[in-house]
Amino acid sequence: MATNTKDILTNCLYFTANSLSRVITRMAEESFRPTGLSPSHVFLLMLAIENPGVGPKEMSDDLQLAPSTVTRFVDTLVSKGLLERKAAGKTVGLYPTPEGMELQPVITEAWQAFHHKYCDVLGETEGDALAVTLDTAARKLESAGYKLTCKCGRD
Amino acid sequence: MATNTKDILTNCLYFTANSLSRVITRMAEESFRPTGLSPSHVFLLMLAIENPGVGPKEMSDDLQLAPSTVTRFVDTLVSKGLLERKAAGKTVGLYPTPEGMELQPVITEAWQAFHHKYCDVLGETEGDALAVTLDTAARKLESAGYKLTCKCGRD
DNA sequence: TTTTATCATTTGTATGTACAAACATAAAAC
DNA sequence: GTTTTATGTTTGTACATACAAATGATAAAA
Repeated sequence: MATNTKDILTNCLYFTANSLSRVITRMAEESFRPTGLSPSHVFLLMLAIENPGVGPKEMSDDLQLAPSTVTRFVDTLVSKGLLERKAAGKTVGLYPTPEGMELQPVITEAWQAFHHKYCDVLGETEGDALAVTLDTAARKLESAGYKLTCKCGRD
Repeated sequence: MATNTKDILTNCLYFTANSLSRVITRMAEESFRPTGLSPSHVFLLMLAIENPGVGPKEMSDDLQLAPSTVTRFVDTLVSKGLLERKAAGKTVGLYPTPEGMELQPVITEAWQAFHHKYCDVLGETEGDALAVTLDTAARKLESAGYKLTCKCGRD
C-alpha cells in the first residue's frame, strides 16, 4: 500500500511511538513545571514517598528505566534536598526528606492537571484506553526479550 | 480506582508512551544495526533518497523532529559520506551520495525485519493498528497546541 | 538603494536516557 | 575461612533530542 517513505513512516511503530512520546513529554513537562521537577523525577519521588526505603533496583523495575538512569535521577533529587540515600550494605534505601514530603500536594495537583490536559484533547475514555493499550503493548514486547540491559540473545 | 503510584503509573499516558518508546527503540536499533545507522538517521536518508534536494525544514516537518535535531542528523550522515548539503541561497538541499544510494536495499530489508519483529509479538493486524492509533493521537495532541518549538500560549 | 522584517539553518548548551565497565557486598563453594 | 560467583549500585561515556540564541540570506518596505 504505502508507496513512499512518508506513508511508511506513519505506519512504522518506531516512528509513531516516538512522535507520541515527544508530544506527550512536552505536555507533561509543562504540567509538572509547578513542581520544579521533570515528570520522571516526580514519579521517582512519589514512589519513594509511598514506599520509604525502597531501593534503586525496585525503582528501575517499576519505572522501567535502566538502573544507571535511576542513579542519575536520585542524584538530582538528593542534590535538591528532596530525597535521601541510606546505605544498607549492598543495597541503598531511598527516603523522602521533609521537603520532599511537602511537595506531595503540588505533585498530585499537577498530575491531575496533566491527565485533564490530554483527556481534553483525546477524550477521557479514549485517553485512558490509550494508556492501557500502550502499557499492554510495551509489556508484551518486553516479555518477548526486549528488556532493559538485555543482550537480546539472537544475533 | 488507582490508589497507589504504581497503579497510577500504568494509567499515565506519559509513562506508558515513554515505556513503549523505549522498548520499541531498542527493537528498532537492533533491526537497523546492519545499516550502521540509528533508525532516525535511516528515515532521514530514505527521505533524501526519495526526494533529492529536500530541505531540513521539510525534513523536520515530516519527521516531527526539531530543526536543530535534523541539522545534527545531517551532520552525522554527511560525515559518514552518505549525504551531501548543497546550499541554495536561504535554503539547503540534501542529496544522497552514491554511497548513500547503495544503502537502500539494506535499509529496506532492515525495515521489513523490524516490522516482522514487532508483528511477531503483537500480531500483524494489531501492530499495524497500534501504529495508526499512535499516529492519530500524536497528531491530535500536536494540533491542540503542543507542537515543536511552540511557546504553548497558556500559562 | 538602503533598511527592515522574515524565514531557514546552524551553534551553544542542557537534559534524559542507556550501555559497559568498575565497584562493593553478600552468598556459595571449596 | 578463603576464593569464587552472583547481584546491586555507581561512574564514565555517549547519543538523541530540544530550546534559545546566533547567523545568514532573501524578500518587502521605505
